[in-house]
Amino acid sequence: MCRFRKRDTRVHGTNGTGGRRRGKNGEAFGLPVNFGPLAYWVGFNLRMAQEAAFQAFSRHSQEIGESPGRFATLTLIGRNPGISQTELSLANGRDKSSLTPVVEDLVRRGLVERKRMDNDRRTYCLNLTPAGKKVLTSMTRCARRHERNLDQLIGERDRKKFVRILKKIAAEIE
Amino acid sequence: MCRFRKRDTRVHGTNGTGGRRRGKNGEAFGLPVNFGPLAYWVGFNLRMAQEAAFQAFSRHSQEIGESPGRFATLTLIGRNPGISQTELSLANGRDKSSLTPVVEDLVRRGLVERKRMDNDRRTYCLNLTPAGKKVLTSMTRCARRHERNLDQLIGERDRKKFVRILKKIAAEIE
DNA sequence: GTCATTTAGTTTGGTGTCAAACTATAAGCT
DNA sequence: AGCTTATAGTTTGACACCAAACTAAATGAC
Repeated sequence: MCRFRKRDTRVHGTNGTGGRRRGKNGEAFGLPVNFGPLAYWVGFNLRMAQEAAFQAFSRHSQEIGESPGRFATLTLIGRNPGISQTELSLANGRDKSSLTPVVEDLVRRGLVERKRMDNDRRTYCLNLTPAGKKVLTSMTRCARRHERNLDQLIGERDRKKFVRILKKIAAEIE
Repeated sequence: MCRFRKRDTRVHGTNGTGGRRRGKNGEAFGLPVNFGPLAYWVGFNLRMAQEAAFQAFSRHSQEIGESPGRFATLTLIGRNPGISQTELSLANGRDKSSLTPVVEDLVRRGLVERKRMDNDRRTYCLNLTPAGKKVLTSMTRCARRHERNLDQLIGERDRKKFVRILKKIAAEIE
């Protein structure tokens, strides 16, 4: 049974079955959450940071109505004209099947053009349209603001090393 | 049109419309993918690293048949007996609605017990059952192996700073 | 040439997630 | 007390993702 009551301000309680003290609004009170080993483990903190950065980017890029995932896709197409969907999905770290609806949408909206290769009718060639380039430019501006925020948080000095470690994890974990 | 052909070994080509050279198996060849600004931006690398670590953890924890998400949940309940679902979802960085099916499953499988609070019939109290504690112990062993891998990659020296930066991003990004 | 194998992309099915609407309890106000 | 507002958790609908099965095209072996 949970014996502890809200508003209980006693410091010691007969709390034999694991109740938690709470503030008057029910939020944690007196007992901050104990993260145990999660507090210093890389995996958990990686997830929390990624989630937070993702949310922040979403808020930023909302003004131009593009999701964060689309940004990497457009950038990669812009930087690698004629890239195939498989190459793209690999570079982007997503399964190729996830890319199908994304590319379809980008094509439908006139940001990307998709052609079959001359000599391999299975493969697509992806390229940005002029409209796609324009959208990418404005997204990039937006992303730069976001990155500047992160820079300020991390500090110019540590950033390089930080990114190097991230890359190492992405590349070398087995 | 995509003019470039497979097996084309010319170094210069009349490649006006953005084709890409390919190897005989269609994989990128000669032209490694250009990541543009993504190469050094924090957000993108954060995502790639997180994804890779997640996959690695999944492979590791497969042997005991628990998904990575469940691990943090069980740890947090174990470390905070009587925690409520809202506190838990907050600490775990997930929406409370995502927690409903997870907790249901853990209860159904006898790993977690869930009781209403005495004095607030809305709130649940979560606690590990003995079986839950046992599973958590074996998951923790498994996660420690995973963490040791990451440690080796990052190096004991940089790890502390690395985690500090991750925490900072999670906490302070606006 | 024919057949087996490989490859590029799509389809399908299942999972995990969020956000918004909802239910029930609780707290605050008069 | 009665009414309003806030809170804990669930439900629902949408979406992103993956993995496996699938289709069409290309390659390789014979």
